[in-house]
Amino acid sequence: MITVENYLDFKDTLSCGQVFRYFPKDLGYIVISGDKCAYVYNKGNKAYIDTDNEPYFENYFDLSKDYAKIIKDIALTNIPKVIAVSQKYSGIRILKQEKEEAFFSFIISQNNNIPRIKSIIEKLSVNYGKKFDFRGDSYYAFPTAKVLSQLTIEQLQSTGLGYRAPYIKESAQKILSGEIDFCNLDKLSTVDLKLALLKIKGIGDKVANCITLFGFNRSDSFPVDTWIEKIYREDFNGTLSARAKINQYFLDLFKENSGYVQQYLFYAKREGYI
DNA sequence: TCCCAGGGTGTGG
DNA sequence: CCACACCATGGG
Repeated sequence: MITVENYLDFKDTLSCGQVFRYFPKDLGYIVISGDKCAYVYNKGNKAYIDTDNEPYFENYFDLSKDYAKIIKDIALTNIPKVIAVSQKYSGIRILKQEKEEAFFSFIISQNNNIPRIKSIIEKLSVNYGKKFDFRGDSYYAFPTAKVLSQLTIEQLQSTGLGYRAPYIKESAQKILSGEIDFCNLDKLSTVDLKLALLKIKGIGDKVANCITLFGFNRSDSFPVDTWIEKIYREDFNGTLSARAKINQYFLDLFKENSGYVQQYLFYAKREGYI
C-alpha cells in the first residue's frame, strides 16, 4: 500500500479529462494503465494506492514531483484566476500514462465528448484487449497496436469510433512497421515532438498537445479545445481566433508550467468554478 | 431538428 | 494565410 500525504485527490485527478480508464468502486476508483491495475482512494487528508505494481504506480501518479513548488511558481504569474484554480484543484496531478495508450486515446478524443471517449476505449479494451485479474475481478488491457492494426474498419467502427477508425488502423500499422517509434520520439524536444506527431493523419495541434502532455509528460504543452477557447475569451479577454495562436499565447505565459495550468483551468471551467 | 462534444482534413479563396 | 464543408456518433 502506498500512502501519499499531499497533492493527490483521485476524484479531481481522474475526472479532469486526462485519462479514461478508471471506474468508481467502493470508496475510490479502479485505475487501469496498460495491463496493470490499482485500487485508489482518499481517506482523511491522505491518498492510498493499493496495487501489486507499486513502482509502476509511483511513477504513474508522478509521486516524486514537487507540486508545492509548481503551485508556488504558478502564483508568480500574478493572475488571480490562475492562482485561485491552482489552489482549488491542487489535488490534480498530471499522470504519466503509457505513451501508446495516450496516443490512441487522444486520437479518439477529437470532436468527441468524454463519456463517449470512455465508452469507445472500454469497448475496444473489452473486445480486443488482454484479460487480466486484480483482487478477484477481471479487467482488460488497452489493445496493442498489433491487434488494432489487424482489425477491419467495420470492427473498429462497431465500438463507436466512426470516421476516426481509419486514423486508428493506419497509425497502428505505422507503429508496427516502426515508422512511429515512441522511444525515438521521446528523445526529441517538445517542439520537434509535436511536429513529428502533426505529420500523422488524425493528429492536429490539440491532439498533439494532449499526447505530449499526457503521454510524454511534457509540461510545456497546452491543448486548446472548445473549453479552453471559452476560457480564453471569457477569463483572459482574448480576441484571437486561431487555435494555434491561442496555444502560443498560453505557452508564452506559463512556459514549463503550461500543462499544469491548463488542467487546473480546464477542470475549473467544466466544474463551473470559473 | 439542430447543437455540441478535450478537432482534423481537404478544398477553395 | 483564412474560411468552410464535411466527417460518425450519441446525448441534450
